[in-house]
Amino acid sequence: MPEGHTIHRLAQDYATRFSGTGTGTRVTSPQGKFSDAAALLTGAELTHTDAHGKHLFLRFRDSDWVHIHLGLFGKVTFGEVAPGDAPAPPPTDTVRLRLANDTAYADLRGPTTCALITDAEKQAVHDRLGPDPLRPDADPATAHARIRRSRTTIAALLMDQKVVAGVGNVYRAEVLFRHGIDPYRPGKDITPAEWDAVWTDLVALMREGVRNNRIDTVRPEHTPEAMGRPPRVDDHGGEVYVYRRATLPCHICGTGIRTADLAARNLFWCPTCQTNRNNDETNQ
DNA sequence: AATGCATGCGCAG
DNA sequence: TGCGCCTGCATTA
Repeated sequence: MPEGHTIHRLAQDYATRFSGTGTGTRVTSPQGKFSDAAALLTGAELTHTDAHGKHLFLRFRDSDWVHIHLGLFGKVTFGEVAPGDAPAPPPTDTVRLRLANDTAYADLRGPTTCALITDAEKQAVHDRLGPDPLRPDADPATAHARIRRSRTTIAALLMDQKVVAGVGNVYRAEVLFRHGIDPYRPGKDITPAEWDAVWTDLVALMREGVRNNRIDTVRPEHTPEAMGRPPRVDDHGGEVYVYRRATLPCHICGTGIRTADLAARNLFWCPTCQTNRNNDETNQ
């Protein structure tokens, strides 16, 4: 369930368990597709981790990077092994990559990318990604420069990793709702003030996402407790305004949340709270 | 048992 | 714009 917050959290979690231990890491690929690289890496120490948008990088030795992209359903599960305890359970045959040491193991399944790359190849990935709200070096002006000269809808631009890195379908829908922005507005009509507010909000929301390892976007006054409404009974965890709430009443105005296909993804929005301040024909 | 769906993305045309 | 790819899970029959 990966948007940027998941990946940054994984970078932290891999580092906590495997780097700075002074011991090598056992690297295997039970599923087989990463076996050759695993053989080259095993016994080496994990020296650094990095994340940019939805891309995760694990460094071994000085410059051997494992580049991981989870795609739509890739997943990492961690397990702890107490010293003197039973060893880590054998991985199932869908595990693309297992890291293991004396205290922990981590299993990666279903990624679209898991590859051994060089510093230069890693740099090439950074170069094709836009600013990531979760990276300290991120420059929101770079993103707005692209947005302001595009006729593409803001909903599509927010999902374009060359424009902003790390925003996925949930943060896209939720941040547009929180700022009352119609998802169909063209990028060129998004004002600098609006973009500033959206970016600042993404930084805060996604940082909280890393902290809690889930996406929560409702303001304190709209939580289930504050409103006396039942909490979300959905599988994915956090409290949200519109994501996957099609036909349900908007938490703020009661209007039925709408959904539509946009670039092969489900878009959700409140037609009342997110008013189109521009032309009305872009809205289907 | 089979089907459908998902917080993604790259590619062909 | 549509298709394929990676996997697990809930839902349907």
